[in-house]
Amino acid sequence: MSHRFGNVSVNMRSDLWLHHRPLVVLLGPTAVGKSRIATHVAKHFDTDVLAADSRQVYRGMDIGTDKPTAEERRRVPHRLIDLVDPGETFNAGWYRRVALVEIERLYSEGRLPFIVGGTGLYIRTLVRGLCPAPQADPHVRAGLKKLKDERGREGLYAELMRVDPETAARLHPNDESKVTRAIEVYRLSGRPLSAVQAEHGFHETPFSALLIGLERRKDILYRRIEERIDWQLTHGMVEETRSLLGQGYGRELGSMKGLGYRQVGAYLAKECDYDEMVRRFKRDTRRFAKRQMTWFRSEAEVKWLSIEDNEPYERTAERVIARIEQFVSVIGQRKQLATMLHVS
RNA sequence: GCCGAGGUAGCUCAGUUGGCAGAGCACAGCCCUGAAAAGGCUGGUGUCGACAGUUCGAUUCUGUCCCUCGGCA
Repeated sequence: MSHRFGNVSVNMRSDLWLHHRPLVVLLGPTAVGKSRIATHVAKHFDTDVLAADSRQVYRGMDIGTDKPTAEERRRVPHRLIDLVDPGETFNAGWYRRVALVEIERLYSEGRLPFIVGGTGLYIRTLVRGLCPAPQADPHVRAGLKKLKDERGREGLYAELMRVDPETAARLHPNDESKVTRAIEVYRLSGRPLSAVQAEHGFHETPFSALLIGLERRKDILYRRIEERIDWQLTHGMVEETRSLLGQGYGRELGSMKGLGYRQVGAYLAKECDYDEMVRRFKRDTRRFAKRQMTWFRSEAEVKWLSIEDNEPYERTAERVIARIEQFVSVIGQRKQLATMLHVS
């Protein structure tokens, strides 16, 4: 596989990686077809798939998160999957930390880090960094929950206006989770989140990143979403949810609020009938895909590849590979030029 | 053919004692720095079935017609 990196020699690779830190990201909305294409691409570059997926990190949530199959994992190692139990907390900060370890490992092996996923924030923490605010703290959150219960959203928002008027101005009073987080940062660090963010500004560029976005016509994507959900429901989605609930993972957990588990959970609690559950599952997933596209469109540097409806996934994979080879080649030429200048 | 009921937003329907047409759902647009498959914000010109009449003014009242769904033939 070493000869695949354009005109970059094997000997240079490790050195090249360390200097230029190339990072390839394959992103796109749910059900666009990332996983299958990614396995193909990763195989080609003899590298691993590093997932950027906030749901596949949970052990035991397999069908509902559309995890890669055993066969796919045998062909290509998939990392950043199955990291925690559904009852444990996981967030963007944790993701970044563990992802960086995997990325460094690949560099040390002279391989190309290849991120694949649809969690926009997680991808951003790699490509542009994360501001050095303190981690989430359960005690502080419990205190803020109490404040909210006693004085409502207005009370919570009033507290934010007191400690961080700038962030308050940016957030809607109803956006409880973000209001809570902003107050939490202030309580833990003594500094308003707005100040920490202003310093950071998402300006870190730790990697030479290539972002490739996969997109499809909206009606086709929506059809694929529905087909996938039908498949999940006939392949154990309900049983998987029942089993998780049976293990004590309640519906209030963040992990259980994910798509599918939330709707099936409501069905199992007899809050709606089966057909209504399916309807909500599909609807909410469509809405999610739409939000993902809104997020990704604002990532200016994404190179979009539009997938035709009847395009075989091998063909798409080839197009992705071509993009990556071009990217690696450009970096290689830059490196060679730098070496020449240095020598002469 | 006759007798009912109905035709208002993509869908289901409400409503206007005649005065700029409104809900739910669906959908669309957007925001996002440790919950991100989460959380939050915003969005309604639609020949009120068609034509005519009454009226200052008709989606609303009257008439005729068309269409849909029941029932009877």
